[in-house]
Amino acid sequence: MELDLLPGTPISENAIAHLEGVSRTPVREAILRLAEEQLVEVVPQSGSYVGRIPVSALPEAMLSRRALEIMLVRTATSRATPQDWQLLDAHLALQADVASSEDVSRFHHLDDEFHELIGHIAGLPRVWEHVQEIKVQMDRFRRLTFAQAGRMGLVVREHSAIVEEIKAGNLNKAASEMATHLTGLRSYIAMGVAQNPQYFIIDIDPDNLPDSAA
Amino acid sequence: MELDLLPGTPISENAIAHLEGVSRTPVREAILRLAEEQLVEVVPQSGSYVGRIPVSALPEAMLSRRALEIMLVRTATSRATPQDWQLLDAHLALQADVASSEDVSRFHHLDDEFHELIGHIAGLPRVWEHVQEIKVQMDRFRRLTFAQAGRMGLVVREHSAIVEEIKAGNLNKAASEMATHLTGLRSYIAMGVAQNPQYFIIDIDPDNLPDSAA
DNA sequence: CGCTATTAACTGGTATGCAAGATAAGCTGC
DNA sequence: GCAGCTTATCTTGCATACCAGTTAATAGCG
Repeated sequence: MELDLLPGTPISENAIAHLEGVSRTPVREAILRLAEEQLVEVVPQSGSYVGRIPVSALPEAMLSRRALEIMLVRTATSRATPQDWQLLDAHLALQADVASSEDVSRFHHLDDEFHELIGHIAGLPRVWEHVQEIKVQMDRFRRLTFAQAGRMGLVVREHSAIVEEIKAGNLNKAASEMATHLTGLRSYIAMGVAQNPQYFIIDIDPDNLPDSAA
Repeated sequence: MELDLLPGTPISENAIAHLEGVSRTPVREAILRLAEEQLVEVVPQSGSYVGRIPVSALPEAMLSRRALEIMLVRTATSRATPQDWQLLDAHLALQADVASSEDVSRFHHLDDEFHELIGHIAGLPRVWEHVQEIKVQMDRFRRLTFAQAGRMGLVVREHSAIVEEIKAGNLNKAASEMATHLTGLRSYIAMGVAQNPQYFIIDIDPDNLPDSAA
């Protein structure tokens, strides 16, 4: 998930088993779980490899995530109590702190946590769990091709705008701020794939990606 | 998934292995996959059981599904060609046919297929795959407690209304018809749980279910 | 008769060995 | 020097054996 291992890198059940001091069985079970999320590709009688990113998963994940998180932020807005506002503000402060420290990995974790908090406030924590599954390949793509300077500051500002609308109780504006926050990336896909085609499963035309009417 | 085995029924890896004439290993791998979707509960050193339905999954699945399918039907409406309209009409005719034959199981399959077709027309087939994962527990609940007479006819009429709006190219009306189609069930949860509490994991209060602001 | 302690028969978790197929290197024949 | 075949060594998939913990029935004791 964190792209420490590039897509296509061979994975050996035996090697991991020896490294961890266990047998192949639990290693194998773990790899099979990863294979279900397409994080690992298993080729029978040949080998297992760090999964390439299925291009078709990227636009679909973006659209699904946006639809779900808009629903979440609307619900959270209508349910949030002043205590929740406090939690959100405190989290924003933490985000700003880490953003200025330039710790990208830790910031990414906080970013997830912020969205999780909204799901929690909405009273729908399982929905965020699903969003996380959906966005795995998106996150891998981002790590692979996308290291925009000053991005963390922008994210914090967009999060702040969302929190403002939650506190104002304005469902529609909260939703549109979330939509703004979760739009983008799409235009980078074709470029990213063209630069490193070996890291992708090109199951759709990267120059003609599906779009939504939402 | 089809509730042939009621929640709580013990499952024996050994028994299945002998029945199928294979060893425990492949059986075990299958059970672990089912356990990830909470279709099986595995209790270490004790036993495995057909999964009880987590009550918290039901309202969240309904809301997620609705958000995603509204996005799908809007997209499908804006992309559908006259050939797609033909496919939809043909499918509706098939549905009407099976509905009159009272074959509930086959109709349920056709119902899924109709929604899958919309996802396909939208150019977002993976989203439907995710919806299917999300709605597993909802479907189990329906099979367990919900056998409303004349329901199939109603479903066909709602599907027809959706198709009409797709053909008319009216995104908003198509979306609201879909929303209507996917609303409900919520009010039956508390009753279903009260009648057969042993079939559920009561991880939230069934009399105070979360709602959305969508 | 009732309660407790013991034990025997399960369970899933793990380790290991073997089989079948894929792969790549090396050898043979030309 | 090169093409083609052979073979050695990988891989994953499956079968099997064993371990540790849970459970429930049973035997023994008060």
